[in-house]
Amino acid sequence: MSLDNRKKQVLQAIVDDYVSTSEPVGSKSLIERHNFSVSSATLRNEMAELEKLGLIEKPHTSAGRIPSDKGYREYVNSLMRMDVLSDKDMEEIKTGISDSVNQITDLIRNAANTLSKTTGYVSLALTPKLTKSYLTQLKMMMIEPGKALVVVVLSAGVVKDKIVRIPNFLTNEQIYQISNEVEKSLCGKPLDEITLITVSSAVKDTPLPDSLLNQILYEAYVTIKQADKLDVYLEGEHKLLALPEFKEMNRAKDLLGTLADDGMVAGYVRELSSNNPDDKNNQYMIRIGQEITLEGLEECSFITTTYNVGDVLSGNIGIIGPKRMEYSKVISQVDFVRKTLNDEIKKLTE
Amino acid sequence: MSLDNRKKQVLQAIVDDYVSTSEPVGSKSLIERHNFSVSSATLRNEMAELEKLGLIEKPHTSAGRIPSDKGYREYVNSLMRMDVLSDKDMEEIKTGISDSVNQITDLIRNAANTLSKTTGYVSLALTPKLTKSYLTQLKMMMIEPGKALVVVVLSAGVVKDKIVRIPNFLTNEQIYQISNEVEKSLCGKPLDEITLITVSSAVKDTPLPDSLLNQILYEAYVTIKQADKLDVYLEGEHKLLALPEFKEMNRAKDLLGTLADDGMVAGYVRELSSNNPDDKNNQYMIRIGQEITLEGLEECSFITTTYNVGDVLSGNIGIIGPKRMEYSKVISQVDFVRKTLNDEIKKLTE
DNA sequence: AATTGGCACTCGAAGAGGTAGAGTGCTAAT
DNA sequence: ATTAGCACTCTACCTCTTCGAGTGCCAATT
Repeated sequence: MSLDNRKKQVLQAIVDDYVSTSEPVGSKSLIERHNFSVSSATLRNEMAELEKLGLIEKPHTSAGRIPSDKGYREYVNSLMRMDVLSDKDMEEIKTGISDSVNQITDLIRNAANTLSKTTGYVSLALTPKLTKSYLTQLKMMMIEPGKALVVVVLSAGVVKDKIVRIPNFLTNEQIYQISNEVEKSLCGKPLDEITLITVSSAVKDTPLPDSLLNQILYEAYVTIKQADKLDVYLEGEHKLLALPEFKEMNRAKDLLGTLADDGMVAGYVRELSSNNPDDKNNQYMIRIGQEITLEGLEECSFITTTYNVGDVLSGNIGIIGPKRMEYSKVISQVDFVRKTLNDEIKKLTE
Repeated sequence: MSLDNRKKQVLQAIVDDYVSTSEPVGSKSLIERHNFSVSSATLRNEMAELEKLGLIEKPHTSAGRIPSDKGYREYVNSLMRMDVLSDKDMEEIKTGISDSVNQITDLIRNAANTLSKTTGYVSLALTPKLTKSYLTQLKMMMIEPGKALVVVVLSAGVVKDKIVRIPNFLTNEQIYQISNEVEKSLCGKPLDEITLITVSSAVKDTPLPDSLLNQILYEAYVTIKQADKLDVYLEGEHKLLALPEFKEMNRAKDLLGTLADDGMVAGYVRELSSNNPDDKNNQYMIRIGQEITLEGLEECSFITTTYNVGDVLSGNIGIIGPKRMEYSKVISQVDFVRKTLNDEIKKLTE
């Protein structure tokens, strides 16, 4: 799409005005606010052409224009200029993320929290998918006769535990031995290569009958696999209710209904990021309006990005806001949150 | 408050009608729906007296009556008759709660989930406060030089872990030794009796300089204390948007804004349950309308109850719905969820 | 004394007009 | 190519009216 210079200016002005007022913008008010050196009639002609190109549209015959999804897309791709965050914003984000942190998940949660606070929109963060991380330790210990604790430590510094039932008569030593053998043979294996069969074959020369052993190993296996579950942090849903686009209750209901299923939203974002055309430079990803295939989010945009944990793992973080949003500002905020999060994770894990 | 028989019937009929229609109920429609053997004029007189008693009120002069908070209270305390859950409901709750469970927290989350689904309202569940539980195991193990994993096991079957930094030169054996000593001296102590001083005094005769030791012990202490944090599960907020009482966006916004701070809601419920006059028989607790001191919840009611983990620990579970709700039905649902949850927790932990 | 029929009155919900204002597209002039 | 001018179009908002469900009170009845 290549527009002549003035058309670009007009489109940009329309998007800017509409974003700040949420009212359709007409030729006259466009003249008033921006200093175009042409008359409103000329702008009307330009606007008619922009409409023909599908970049803007009228809610009804005698109303001003609003950007279409395509218009926003054009704006985002080639019109907007990047925002520079204020020192205050940066400070706020930094302190927000590093506030009372014990584990990586605290950082991620804090990042989501901060992002929702500074943007005023819904924030979304996914913990990294751990299939690529490898097992570094696996310990089983007796808690009381018949119960044992399995602790799994992964390369990313992630720890998962589970209390499992074991046959009553097993001794501490036996458990210890089994645990050692399993650990020895699985250590260093990526999570997605560990199957029930790999676990079982780890223990060949134990004096225990197979049936018992299998029970224990199954539990160990489940514990390992449990580590693979992603957590989702979704915050600030209620903030969307304040926006004029959701003043009709039904829209708001649909929107919040969809967002309530955080697993679904997470799945969508993860899919986006896995086959993502935008993200060549490991930058942000943007989806606008109808580009989003979730129900009730037709008036929204996603801005998401990727953060890293160690060398191989990555998670997603970003926001869901109205498509009528200050893209440049929000993008810089998301970007800065990502940088800060990356730094803090590095600090915490090394 | 002692009402004559007919007044009771009238109040009950008004509550029932208003709950099902959400429209103010007038004398005429009251006659139509229920078979009172008096005329509408008589009912009008009765209603005027009920209004004088503060049990019902008019939204405006020429409208029907709606129950006041006091009216609902009277209804709940002495008018309503208990509901019997259908087999289908019970089945649904049972399978909902015991679905794919690994830990106690899974049960609690499932219970919250199920409760929101069957009631159609917001559900709330708090994990038990663990201050009364005692430490059963504490293990520290080296992950790599400079990093150790601390695992704390509590009596309730709760496990918490944390990766901590340790001085680089510490050996596996040293860590093991410290961990053993701390464990030996803290084992069996309730969480709220463990302070930084108790932790420190546990290790007297180690050949390590105090400053190092203190660092490690501090981390152990933090890990233990971290176990004391409550988790909150709050689900189904968006369902309230469908109710007529929240069709005005501002109310809905206030409501969801308050509910977004789940820590605050949790604190409120916990306080309720700790100095709770209702709960003599360890039954449910009900708060109606203005009795609730949280902003934006004036049109809501809480119905909460207590579930048990082991002998000493207890958590809370319940719902937040409109005060115009089918109390009898919802109470039985909450009660059945509590019973089922108790059973399942017992099954899981013994 | 309690109940009832009747009646005047009240108030909100809902629909019907009417107007103002911000927009548009088109045409003819520059 | 641009612009001034004009007729036209729609919505948002206001007012007015009507309708109906409801009330309170009074006088008659049981």
